[in-house]
Amino acid sequence: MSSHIPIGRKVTLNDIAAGCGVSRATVSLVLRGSPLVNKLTRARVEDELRRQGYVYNRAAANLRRSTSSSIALVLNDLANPFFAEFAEGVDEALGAAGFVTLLGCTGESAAREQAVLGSLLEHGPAGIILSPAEHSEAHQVLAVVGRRVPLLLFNRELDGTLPEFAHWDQLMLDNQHGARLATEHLIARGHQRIAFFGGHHDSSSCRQRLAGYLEAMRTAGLRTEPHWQVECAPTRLDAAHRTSALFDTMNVPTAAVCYNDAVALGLMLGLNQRGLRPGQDFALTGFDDIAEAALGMPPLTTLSTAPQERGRQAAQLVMQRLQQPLAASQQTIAPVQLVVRESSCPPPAN
Amino acid sequence: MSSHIPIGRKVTLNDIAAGCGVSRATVSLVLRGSPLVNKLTRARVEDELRRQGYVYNRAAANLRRSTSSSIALVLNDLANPFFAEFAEGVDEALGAAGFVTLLGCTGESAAREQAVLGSLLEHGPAGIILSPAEHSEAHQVLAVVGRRVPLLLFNRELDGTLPEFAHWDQLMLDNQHGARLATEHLIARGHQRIAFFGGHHDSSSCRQRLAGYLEAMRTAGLRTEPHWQVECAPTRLDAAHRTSALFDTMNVPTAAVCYNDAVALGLMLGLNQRGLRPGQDFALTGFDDIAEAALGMPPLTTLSTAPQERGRQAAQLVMQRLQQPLAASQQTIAPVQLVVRESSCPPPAN
DNA sequence: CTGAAAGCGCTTACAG
DNA sequence: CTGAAAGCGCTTACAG
Repeated sequence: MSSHIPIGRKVTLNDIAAGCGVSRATVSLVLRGSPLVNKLTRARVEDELRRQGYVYNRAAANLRRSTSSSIALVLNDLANPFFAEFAEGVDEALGAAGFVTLLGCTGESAAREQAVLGSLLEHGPAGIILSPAEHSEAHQVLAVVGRRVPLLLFNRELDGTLPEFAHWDQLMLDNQHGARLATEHLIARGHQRIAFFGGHHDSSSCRQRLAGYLEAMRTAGLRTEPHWQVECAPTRLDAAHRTSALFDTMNVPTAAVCYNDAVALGLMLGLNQRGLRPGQDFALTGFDDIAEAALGMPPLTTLSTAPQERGRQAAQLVMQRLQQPLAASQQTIAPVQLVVRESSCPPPAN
Repeated sequence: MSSHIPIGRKVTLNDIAAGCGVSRATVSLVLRGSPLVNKLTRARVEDELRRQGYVYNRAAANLRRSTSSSIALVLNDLANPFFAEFAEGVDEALGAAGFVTLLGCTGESAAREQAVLGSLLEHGPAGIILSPAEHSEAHQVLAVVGRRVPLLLFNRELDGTLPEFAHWDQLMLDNQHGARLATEHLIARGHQRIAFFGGHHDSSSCRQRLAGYLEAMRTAGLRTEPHWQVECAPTRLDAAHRTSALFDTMNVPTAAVCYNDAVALGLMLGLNQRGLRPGQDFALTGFDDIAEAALGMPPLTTLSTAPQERGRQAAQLVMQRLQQPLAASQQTIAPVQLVVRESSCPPPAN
């Protein structure tokens, strides 16, 4: 077998065609599983493909066919388990459908988001899944993304969304409802002085959760104090630092609805540092149900958002949009579910 | 300004050229910043690019130039913060150098790893960063990846590595040294009965850490019991479940060197469930220094591997390899550093 | 059932 | 300083 495997460059359809005496076109048909080609020809070509170690050049095919086989995934922060699990779900569903994930991280910077989107777009993704950085503005995103490639907004809205952007699909969590459930749960346990802890109020998800909390308090006829609304970055560390804001005044709360699990876990740490036992001396709830929530000490009552499942869902939604580019834009609100664990104890009997 | 912005398809170099009365070649030169083109021509072209909202088609350029601007990143499990932080570091460094990250997750399955590598390769990455799934075999990986595209092995070795694969670069952690440091630290604190907890002994990183533990014990003249070596999946949950294996026999240990932080945090949970206070009744150490380690209760003594920094380093190493495809393969061992926190208490005075 | 030819969007010598 | 032409690796009507 005098082999003619080109070395120093990739093997192409030409090499295969030459290798078994057919035309490029025939090899292409074999690759694409066309029924037109003769069984024996097919077998000969397939042998040759294996023998030369041919690897399909999908970029070339995409260029010719004006198609794309990638989807861009743009996230703030993979170090946040919520996004990491989401990304895993996206990649899983995209991979199963033959798409590849183009990853980009923005680190919560709208400027980096612009740069990342611009760079990913040059690679011609069929669609984009974007979880916007804080302060990311609709017109900026539109300016760089344009209207050609479909975008799915996940988790947060953009600043200054205008009606003309209605063609962007959205996958959001039912933030307000979730926070209301958590608050109602604490109220049912007997708490009256309940704080809303963490997050920045200029993020839409935070505002929605805050609204759910306020709604539940109002409905139950409970007052809320301004100093019970403590803002902080949505990270464990900052939450731990800000814990004192809850206790440095009169009228100390007995419980807190936290913006998310990261913040709740940070608050637990802050409580411990003050000699308070979370789940015994102070009740709290999270949001997201990241893997650590169930394993906290104590386990954290929270709202399950099933981030990995949301990732799969997001992938389905963009792929669906590719089929129907002109259909009306879709706003999906993913349900959330209260998961009661030990952290949401009754108030201490003082 | 009678604009001729093509609608329904992307705008190409042709559109720009036609739009301002120059040739495609000139537009291309402008895009690539060539000094050859006249200032006024350049300005006219740049205006037109903006006006029509041109976006560069990097895939077409790559095809023509036989170059690539993507790197594949193949990981087990983004839900593990160690890998998530690593991925963030990789994407950051690649992005800064103008590469895009092609993501693929294997879920610790060698079969999925094959499929993922195959699919990513069709997109023509310039290089691959692979953290192998358990039981991933060298010859399998070679079969799908071939010798054309450079591969960087991160974190784990492949099964059955042969000398001919020596051309694959490696970035490993100093596992043995790290585990030895942790063990010596516990010994210095006064422990004599020390367990090695978690991980699967058929993963190279686990074997290396185990070796470091055994070395330190032997050097200190301490015995080790077989039942002090407890295997479990490298997850929090499984570690919590396996905790009892440490206590269900005679000669119970007073401390454990854990395979990694996830396992250590799981063990803390298991200890709590048995009424033992980690960091007071039982000492333990982790490995990785993921973000949660410092925020555990108690904070976890561990080995800092700086996963995000490792990610940047991995990106640098592949990009370096692209410059020098023929240079001898490089084995990089990243240093690890003991970070002492409260979890590694002295043994309880009984 | 198979081949010759055109073209996807770009780059790059080569003339002029 | 600018343009005409060839070609990267593939696909797809169109003939035969």
